[in-house]
Amino acid sequence: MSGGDTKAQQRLQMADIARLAGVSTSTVSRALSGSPLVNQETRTRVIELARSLKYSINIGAQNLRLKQNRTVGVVVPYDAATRQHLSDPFFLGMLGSLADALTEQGFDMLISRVDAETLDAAAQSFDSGRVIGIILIGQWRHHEQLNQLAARQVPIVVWGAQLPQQLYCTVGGDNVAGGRLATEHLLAAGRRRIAFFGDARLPEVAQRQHGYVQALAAHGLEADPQLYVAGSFLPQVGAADVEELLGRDTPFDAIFACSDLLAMSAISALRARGIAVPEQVAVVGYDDIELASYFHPPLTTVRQPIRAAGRALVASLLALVDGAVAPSQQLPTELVVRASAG
Amino acid sequence: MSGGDTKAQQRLQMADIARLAGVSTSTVSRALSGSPLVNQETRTRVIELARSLKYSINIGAQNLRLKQNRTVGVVVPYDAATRQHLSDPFFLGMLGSLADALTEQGFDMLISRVDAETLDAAAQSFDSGRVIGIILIGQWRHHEQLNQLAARQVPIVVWGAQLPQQLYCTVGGDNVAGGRLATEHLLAAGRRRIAFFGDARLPEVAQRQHGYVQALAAHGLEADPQLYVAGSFLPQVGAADVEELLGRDTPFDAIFACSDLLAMSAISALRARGIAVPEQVAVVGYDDIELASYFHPPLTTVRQPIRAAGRALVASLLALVDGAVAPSQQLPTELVVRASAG
DNA sequence: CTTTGTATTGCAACCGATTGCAAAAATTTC
DNA sequence: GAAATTTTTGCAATCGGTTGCAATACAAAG
Repeated sequence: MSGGDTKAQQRLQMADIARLAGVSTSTVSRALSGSPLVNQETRTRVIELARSLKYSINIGAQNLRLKQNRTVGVVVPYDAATRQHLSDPFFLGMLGSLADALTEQGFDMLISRVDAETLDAAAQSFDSGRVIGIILIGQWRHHEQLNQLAARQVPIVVWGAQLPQQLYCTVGGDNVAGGRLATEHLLAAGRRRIAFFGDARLPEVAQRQHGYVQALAAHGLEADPQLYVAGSFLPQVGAADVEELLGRDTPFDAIFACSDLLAMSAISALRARGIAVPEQVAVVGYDDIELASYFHPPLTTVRQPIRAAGRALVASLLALVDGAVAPSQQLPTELVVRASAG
Repeated sequence: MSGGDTKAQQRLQMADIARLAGVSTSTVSRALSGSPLVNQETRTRVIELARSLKYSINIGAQNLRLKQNRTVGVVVPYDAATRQHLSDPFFLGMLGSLADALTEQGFDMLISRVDAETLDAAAQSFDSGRVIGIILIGQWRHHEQLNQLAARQVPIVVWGAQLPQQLYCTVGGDNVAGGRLATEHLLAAGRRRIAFFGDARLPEVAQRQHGYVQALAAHGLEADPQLYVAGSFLPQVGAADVEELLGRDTPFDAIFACSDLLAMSAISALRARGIAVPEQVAVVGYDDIELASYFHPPLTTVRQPIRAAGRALVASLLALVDGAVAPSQQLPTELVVRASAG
């Protein structure tokens, strides 16, 4: 059952073409690869025959013989505890962007989902020669495991934050600057009680929080722990976060949410409570997903350069595969001002 | 450069394990596959050794020898003319759902993007033995090409509408019912001038339009061609569509948009014009993407059962691969009533 | 101590392609 | 027309595994 074995209907192979063309497989191989070693006339005849029969060289066999491979693994860890599925629009958008970037370079993309707790399983597709390297979306809290992979010489590039003592290559947005930009914008709008929504145990979020604290400090303010709410990237957490915050009876006039999804769900919850955005509470999101501009109010947010990210991740990985060093890099982030923050 | 060739640092292979364990590769092979033909003690020794060295069998070679494969191709056609990127949240969500369904069944997922005009290129990964079958997301207007692929015995399952004289297997929502549900809801709310947003050249949209016409007819109404606006699935087309419609000077009190993205962008444009939703114009979307519920007003929409869809697509494909017949199927759709349609 | 049976192991062919090297065919030269 | 080249082709080994079959080791039976 659904084994995936080849059934009786055998696929066409080079020997078949050779027989039909009355030559040896060597000649077919040469003809199809355009070698000058084969007679012009024979070559076109073989190529024509192959085309008309829709024959296509078996890539597996070819890769084995040539010891080559043009497949890149893209791994999206999932949190087994929460059974979270692949649904955050930003991550999905990144997948799309990677697909574009890899296609552009003539590489195939093998997607796998692995339990975030056993991240080294991600390397399996590399160890087994399936892929030449791995792009991991979602650093989570697995810095250690990632370091071990890198130490094992697994070519891996991670979308996430750059951390001290890091052996692996990361590509990420400038989270500190992003956090600062968002916070400064809210401060400039006269807000002073700015809540921070996001799980600071995640490195990227921690850096954004760092920027948030910096911006506050620049205005002589201190971050109030009462205004920190550690939701997660789960959907609907924004709503829960709003409830939590309201329950604390701490006044607040703004929210800096660490993802647009969080921001949107928070705004939705605020509205349900009759709290006006941005009049009573200003909100800034993060990511600038496509739908952010259609939202009401249109979402002010920190843009992550998603297309550049895809290209940068791919470029770094290919460099690593070629044995070069791929320094971690931070892509510039930019504040997109719309209406949700006044 | 960035060729993807294996560099000097050669990977570990079975012969190495054999040498280190002092046995032949036959024994290693048997030990790792848990064959009872090998001595208990030897087996554990070999397995331990392999584990400690993080050796992993080369899947390419194994597949070649065993003539098996556990990779499924997922193809997302793109429109070369518009250079549209992979960005519609619904399609991306489908990708996520497929990733989950395939992982669940122990299959890998190879993503490729192909030009919608040369769809048969999609079969290349099958012809070359790369994948055992193909799941295609986005039927577009390529019924003919898909039929040809199916006639060539390429195992392929398409997310889309079921059409007459169709040789390939489709899995899709019940678009006619979906269109009817949406329209009936608007009619029940007292709307009579219901605009239809969507490119009816696409089979799925045509069927939704069919349901729309049916519902109108049931109320003794006829579809006014002036109320049909054929945008595309491109983002921001919703806004363009609204302008187009307003320019026609035809009164309208509702919009049935063929995707949530379209609906959201249309609502956004209406709001910019000072037109209240749902008071002046009621809007119903399609898909029920995750963000639909956070939107303002929360979007009334027709839900596409995306998780069931992923599972159904995978199940049908595996059936096809096993040589069974996979009848096309329509998944039930359901109206999700929120606030955007009154 | 030989015979028979059973448990382990290794040899070698094969999966579908590529390629160095030698053989065959075609062409040129003398 | 034979020899020397130059083209064109095919043989056979190889990539990293798997497996039928024969060979070996060991234990039990006679």
